[in-house]
Amino acid sequence: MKPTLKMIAQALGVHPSTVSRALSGKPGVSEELRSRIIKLAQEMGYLPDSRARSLRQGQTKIIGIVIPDMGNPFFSYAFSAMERVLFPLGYSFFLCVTEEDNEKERVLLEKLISYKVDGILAAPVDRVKNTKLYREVQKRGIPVVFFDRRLVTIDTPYVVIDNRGAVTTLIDYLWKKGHRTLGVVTLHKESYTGMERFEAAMKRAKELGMEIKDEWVKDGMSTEMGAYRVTLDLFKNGELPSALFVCNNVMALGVLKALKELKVKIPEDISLVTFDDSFWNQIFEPPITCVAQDPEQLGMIAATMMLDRIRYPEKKLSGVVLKTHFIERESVKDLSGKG
Amino acid sequence: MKPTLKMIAQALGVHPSTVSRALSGKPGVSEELRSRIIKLAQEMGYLPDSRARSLRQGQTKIIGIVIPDMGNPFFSYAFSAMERVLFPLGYSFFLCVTEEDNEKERVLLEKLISYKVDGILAAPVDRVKNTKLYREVQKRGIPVVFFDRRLVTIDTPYVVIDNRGAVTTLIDYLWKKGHRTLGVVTLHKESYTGMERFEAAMKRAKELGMEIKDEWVKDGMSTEMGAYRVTLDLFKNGELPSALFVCNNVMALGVLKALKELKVKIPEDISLVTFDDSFWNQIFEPPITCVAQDPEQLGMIAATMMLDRIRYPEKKLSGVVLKTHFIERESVKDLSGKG
DNA sequence: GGGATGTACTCAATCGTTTGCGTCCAGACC
DNA sequence: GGTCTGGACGCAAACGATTGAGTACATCCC
Repeated sequence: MKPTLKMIAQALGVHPSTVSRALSGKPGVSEELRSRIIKLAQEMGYLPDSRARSLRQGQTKIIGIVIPDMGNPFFSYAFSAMERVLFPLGYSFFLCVTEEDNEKERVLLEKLISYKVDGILAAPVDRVKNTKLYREVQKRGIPVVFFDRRLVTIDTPYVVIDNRGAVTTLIDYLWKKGHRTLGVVTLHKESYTGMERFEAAMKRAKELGMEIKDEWVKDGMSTEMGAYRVTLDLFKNGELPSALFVCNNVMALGVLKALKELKVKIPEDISLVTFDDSFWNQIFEPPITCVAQDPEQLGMIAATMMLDRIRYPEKKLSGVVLKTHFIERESVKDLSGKG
Repeated sequence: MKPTLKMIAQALGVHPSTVSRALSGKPGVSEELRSRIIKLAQEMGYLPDSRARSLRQGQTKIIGIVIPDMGNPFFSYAFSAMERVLFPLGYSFFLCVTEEDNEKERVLLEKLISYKVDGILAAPVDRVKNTKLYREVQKRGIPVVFFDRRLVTIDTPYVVIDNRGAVTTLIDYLWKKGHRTLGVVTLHKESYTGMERFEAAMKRAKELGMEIKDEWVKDGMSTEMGAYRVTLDLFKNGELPSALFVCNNVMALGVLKALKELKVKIPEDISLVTFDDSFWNQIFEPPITCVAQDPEQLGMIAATMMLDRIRYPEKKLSGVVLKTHFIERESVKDLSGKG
């Protein structure tokens, strides 16, 4: 039924430890017996119990992945890249979706501790809130690498993108095109990325003298539907900005849907720039100007750093900041008159 | 460092078994001692070792999820729905991405066996190939529920959609609109959904007398890029069908990108219908006519069936086939002359 | 023949829980 | 006082693997 070492051992009249050594290629077993053991194990469909093995060996070959949202292809791609690095080395994955909920993140991390994962790759919900929790994880000797988002209070390797630089590029571009008023559809402001992108936009706009009225700043909740709703809201007001900055890819979909329903034309009636370049950005009419980041690169680097952390726990690793690239398309109207 | 039952027990001068009973709310511990134990466990940050516990108790509270592709939001949403059902009951998730690779599926399933998951929710790669493997899983007492795709050779509960019905609806619609020639961008033909959708299209077209030339049938490999490439290919030929049926949502993106680059107008130059309704279908210009399935419903039902299987292993469960609904939008030109 | 060397294998502890059973002791009852 | 009951706790055996230490035996060399 569920073959164990002991069963194989009994069948051959040897000791379980011999079977173990035979199957894991360790010395101390005659070649003749070894091959008989291997053959029988095959026939019986023996697969070792990873729990028992890891209990003894002290490593599970499981990596915990903590992401805020499953619906965002950004995280899917990041995960795929991690998997591409770690799977060939024998790792499996515990997937934890926090849904931007600090409490759920706590429960999930406690599970990861309970199951004794070998490492945690996390895009944490809040930029500070679960500090104690992540410290606890580290105290238990589980390496943590942050990706996309990080806890600013925790000293552990991370790989994020240059959110501020990217946003500054976008705002400067809008400014150059003659835009003097701006609306923003934000992510959860408590998240690292949400905060960085929003603050950078506010800061740069202020420096340039570009106006961002409070009622033009809308919390899109990082989702299609959230962005859709607040965009409809935005257009209920009389006065409107000349351009809109949408803080991620899935919210862009929501905004586009709302604009379509409202029969607002891009870029004639309003200009649009977004963070992230998803496949749909280029096929939408007009194609959307944006700053692109590469989730696969992000995931690959994060996974590699994790391996390093596992293999050389003592080695100090610094954080990595990836540059984005700006992609000019056709969603911004030129108001500068120099066009 | 990593508090165990034994450490708590020693600190209080009691036996580990008493601590275990105290913490898991079992009788046989005085209230006074129990509260002291709980307090100390809290302070020490004790979290039980799930491996050891499950080794003893015979259940891991882990569910294995097997999906072919991470990049497809369909599976993301299905997973989210499953999570919504199972997480509150204390389950965690092992995520396995097969990438349409039978061999990888084998490795992954063996891991799931090794880690002794309590159940497996799978959208298998091939409709027959890993039959032996899935049987092996079942023989080991691990319940399996198929979703979206199934192994036709295995008798276990499944929840799929009515692919044939949906495709027939689409083809009939095209026929009614006067289309007499059709191209198809297919999924992996060996997968359950790939086979069902393709065969249904061929069958219905034949019944109606609609022409599908071999060179109009292109394998899109279930991905954006695959569909993008074969669409470019398609248009290298002289003769073209009047309509195109794209077998899933992400391939639709690839097709749209190719058509855009080729400056082929929809529906003027070619008509388009797709399987799946993703967010972008409605905001694209023109919005895309399609058959929609609800991945969340699919995931929810599959997860619920899994719970049933776990709780009542003897109970016979039958398969579930979900109906799709047809959404008429503006991507099909009316050639019927009846306007 | 005796001592050294090495090979092939067994023994038993261990990882951290859970849990059936045994023991001890206090209190109740006749 | 003796017996019975039951609560509170300890003991030890599991679960299924791994692994250091120990044993038995053949071989080799002088």
